[in-house]
Amino acid sequence: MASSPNNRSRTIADVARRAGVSLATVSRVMNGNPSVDEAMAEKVRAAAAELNYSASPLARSLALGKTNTIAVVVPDLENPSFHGVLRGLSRAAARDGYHILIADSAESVAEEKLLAVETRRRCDGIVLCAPRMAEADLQPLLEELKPVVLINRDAGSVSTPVVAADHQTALVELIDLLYGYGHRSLVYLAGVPQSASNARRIEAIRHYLDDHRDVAIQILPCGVSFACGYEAAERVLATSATGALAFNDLVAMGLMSALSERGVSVPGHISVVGFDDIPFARYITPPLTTASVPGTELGEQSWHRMWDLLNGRAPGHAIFFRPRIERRGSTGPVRLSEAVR
Amino acid sequence: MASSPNNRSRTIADVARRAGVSLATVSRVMNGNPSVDEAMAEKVRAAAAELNYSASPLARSLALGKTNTIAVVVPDLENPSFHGVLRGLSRAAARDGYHILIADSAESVAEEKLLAVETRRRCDGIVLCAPRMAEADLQPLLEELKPVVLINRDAGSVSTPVVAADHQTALVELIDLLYGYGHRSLVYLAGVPQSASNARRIEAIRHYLDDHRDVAIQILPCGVSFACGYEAAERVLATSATGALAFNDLVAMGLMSALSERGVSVPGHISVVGFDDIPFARYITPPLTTASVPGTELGEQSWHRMWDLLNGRAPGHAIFFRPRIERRGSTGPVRLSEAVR
DNA sequence: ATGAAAGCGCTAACAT
DNA sequence: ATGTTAGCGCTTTCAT
Repeated sequence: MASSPNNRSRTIADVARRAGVSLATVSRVMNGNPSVDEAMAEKVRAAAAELNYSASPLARSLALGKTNTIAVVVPDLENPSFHGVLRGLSRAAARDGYHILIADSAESVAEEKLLAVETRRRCDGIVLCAPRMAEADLQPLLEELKPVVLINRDAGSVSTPVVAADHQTALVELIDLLYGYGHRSLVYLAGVPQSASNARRIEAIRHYLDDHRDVAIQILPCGVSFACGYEAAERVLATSATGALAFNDLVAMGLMSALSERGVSVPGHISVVGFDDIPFARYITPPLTTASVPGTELGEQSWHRMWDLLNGRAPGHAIFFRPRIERRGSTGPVRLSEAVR
Repeated sequence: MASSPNNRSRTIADVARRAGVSLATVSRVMNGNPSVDEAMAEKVRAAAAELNYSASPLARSLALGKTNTIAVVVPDLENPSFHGVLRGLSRAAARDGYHILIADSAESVAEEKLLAVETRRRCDGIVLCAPRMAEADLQPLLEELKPVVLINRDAGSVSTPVVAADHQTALVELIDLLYGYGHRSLVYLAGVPQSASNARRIEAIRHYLDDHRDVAIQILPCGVSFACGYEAAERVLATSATGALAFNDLVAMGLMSALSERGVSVPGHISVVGFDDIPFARYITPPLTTASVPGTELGEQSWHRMWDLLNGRAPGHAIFFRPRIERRGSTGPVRLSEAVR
């Protein structure tokens, strides 16, 4: 049952020899070049089949100058926010015969750039998923990485396609939802400071405050993980807020977990909203009110933008998905006793 | 701000020319070969730096016969069970300078083999994460894919390292837990029939039944997703079971969701246990009793096994992680009224 | 229609 | 210590 004695895989030369033709002819046949006599082509195909030959992707890549592979950089492979994106991207790319290289930057802003540049060299293009780096660093990097697609982050230039969720609008809608419940004092548990989507949301908050002088929203530095949300509970309770806006569902769930341990009722004492609508948001207790971001579609569209770029088409317009607000059990009317405190 | 006029990246020849040395010397310097005069080496490094040169991974791969990349095949990128594995694998591999190619087989048993073979050609080795294919198909495939590491599935041969969770033992412990609560009539919501880990668990159930004549465990065909668990609720309720063992946490959560909609109390009316301990298992209501599988460690160990293989070392012994039983709120004593029904 | 040969960018014998 | 050269496996002019 062992494999053939000589384990090295067959080369085009083996096939050529066996079929009694030149390398070029084999190459032509394998690539479906019609300028080959059908009889001879058949001979070549037979030889290839007998030898179980298939061309080395590596050698082809070198000769053709393309790898049929793209890379995607994410801050953390285990963060559920990225799973949908990854799946959508990977399946869409696969349909076009492309492969996916993944790079996990381990949330390290410092390594992100190096990782991207290094990974980029092994493929034809790169998808950056919500990079943490500063705007000033991003610009030159995008130039260097081309073709590149940006997910959930604005590119300064039009030459980089963007596929993103409309965080601002969704956040405003979430605030409105709380406002409708009577909440006037809120906290926002911010993501990492470098995060672009975080910046956009803070901007949205500022605008909201300008338009609603009866509302107060305190910004609390936090993070993107469950643990961050958990640890923020103390500080949230120290405020007079009756509603908390978490950077994402993970943070919201961490917060709710800590609140629950302290016997603080949600939404009785405080309402909590998340962001993303990760698969389990609806199954926790109480089910999490959140803004549903279509991760799989983000991934698919990212591929389509990349595909356009790879085929020399002009970068398409930025695509924004409007998240859908999922009103669930973690939000409710402000209690009178709370409202007046 | 545009990049250099000629956008093609620099080659070793550019550096050689600039430094006034031969290609070989540049290659030696770039690879840290000590047999180069320090002064000349410095000149080369300077030239390389000025040209912002770095070697083409593609060309190196072809010349060296290795890509510094391994692939991992998973049935579904969005299934949380695999996230820990992916992260552990990817980070561990990165520490050794290796890259990860991911392939999502979209749960298709038919495509799995082809996908693996095709992907394998682009890298140095492959990690198969719980392949669904039949044992008979797996054997020849493993031979063809070498080097290969198998996660959560036994290889027939010793030449393929295995890194897995000990599903049998854990399942028995879960059953014991329910038994201790007085449950005697159970259902097992089975995974896909082809699944090896499913087969092992059914085996474990048979043994358990042999040893405990007072227990009945009915096996219900189900699947691996939330939706499968959800749809199984009806059938579960149609049995007289007071406890349900789900193939994984997703299935358990789907089941619990459907039960909750029907007003069936967990664990009051029926106890439910999952498997894997995905991050949110503890945050649903009631928190899910489950067997905690250390995904990240599975991933890390898979890399270590692969690393050994890549370095010509003999395949290490199979590694089994004993899952830890997490007793949470979804399990409880059988109600007297239920016990006698 | 087919073949010979020159790349693709790099490494590693083999000279010197 | 350095340079020359022949690969790695494939594609693609350019001849014929």
